[in-house]
Amino acid sequence: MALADDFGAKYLNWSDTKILAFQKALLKWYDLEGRRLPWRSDHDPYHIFVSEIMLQQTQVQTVIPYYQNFMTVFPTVLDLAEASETKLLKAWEGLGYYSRVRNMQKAARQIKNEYSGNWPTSAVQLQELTGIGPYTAAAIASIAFGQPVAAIDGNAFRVFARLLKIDLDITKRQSRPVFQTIGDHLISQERPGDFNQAVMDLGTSYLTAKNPEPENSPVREFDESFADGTTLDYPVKTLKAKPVDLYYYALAVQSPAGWLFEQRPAKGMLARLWMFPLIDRADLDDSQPLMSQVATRFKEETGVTAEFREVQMKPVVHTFTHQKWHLEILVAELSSTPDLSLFPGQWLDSTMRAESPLPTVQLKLNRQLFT
DNA sequence: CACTCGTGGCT
DNA sequence: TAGCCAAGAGT
Repeated sequence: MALADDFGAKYLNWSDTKILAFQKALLKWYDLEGRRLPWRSDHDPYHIFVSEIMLQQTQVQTVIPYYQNFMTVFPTVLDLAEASETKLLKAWEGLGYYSRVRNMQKAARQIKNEYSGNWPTSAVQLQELTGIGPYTAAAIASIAFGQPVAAIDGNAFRVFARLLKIDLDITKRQSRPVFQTIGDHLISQERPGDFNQAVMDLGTSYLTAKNPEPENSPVREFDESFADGTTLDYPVKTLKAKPVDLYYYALAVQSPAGWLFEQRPAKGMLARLWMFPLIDRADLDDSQPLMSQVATRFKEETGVTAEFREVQMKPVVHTFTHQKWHLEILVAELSSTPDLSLFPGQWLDSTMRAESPLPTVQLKLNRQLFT
């Protein structure tokens, strides 16, 4: 059967017989060599959901311990819906892209309130839930509910681009429907979830981005870029911008009650996580004494009077996707504990610090100061 | 649509 | 090392 979509047909002209043979080869390999992973032990939609959100832009070996802990702390979707923000963010601490976990709770509350705790089973309905996009909706629908819809993630883009020599730039939004159409035509009707996971396992084994081994792939006979030695020409993607350098003072202020931490704003980087207050060095005037400018700005923000001094250590450097932070620590010690009613922050002792969700960059600062 | 949003591993 | 990459989604 030819592809109804003309654009997909340009790249996929396999016969039904060939498609079935491809599915058979891929699934045979998956049954023998597929990875055993914690979230593959059953088809519980909540398990699939949590693992898929964690796996967004994140490697499997990073996710495994977070997944295990998350299932202990929030065993069911109702536990997730009812969790406190602190406990929720703490379970995600260090995993990055923190909006994922807040969106996950919104979705859990939608399941609870709009679906009476029962998961919708179609990809279209699943994609209505906050934080669930086309990939994750397809993954849950196929793995948990057996719906034959292709889950197009980075692996699927790379695998299909190489197998079929698809020269579309996968970073362009217009390319997704083409890959979706092709994946939907290739997917096994009998085992759609296993098919999707097999494509991903293939993309992390023989058809990796770097150092692929297409000659050892279980579907090498179906691999059109391997046939002419152009594997590394696919997929086509445009380059990312490099992170911008930003220079901050990180203010480490100690009172008898503990160290001063600021809860970051609800939007933007590291939203609602706790950090030392930062001062952008670009906002300071180099021709004036820096420490007195820092004290003035700190007083304006917090209402607290403090005298800062530099500490002899290398700046803490931390790279995000779009920013590279260079943090120089300034220390101040207070003999009493000022009130913080004007400032979204708290004095945290070591116990409270351990309970508060901190981004990795703050954990680096902690290591400098508290060890 | 282009941009934002983290982190760790690898070369 | 600096850059690239990894089971994306929201705006």
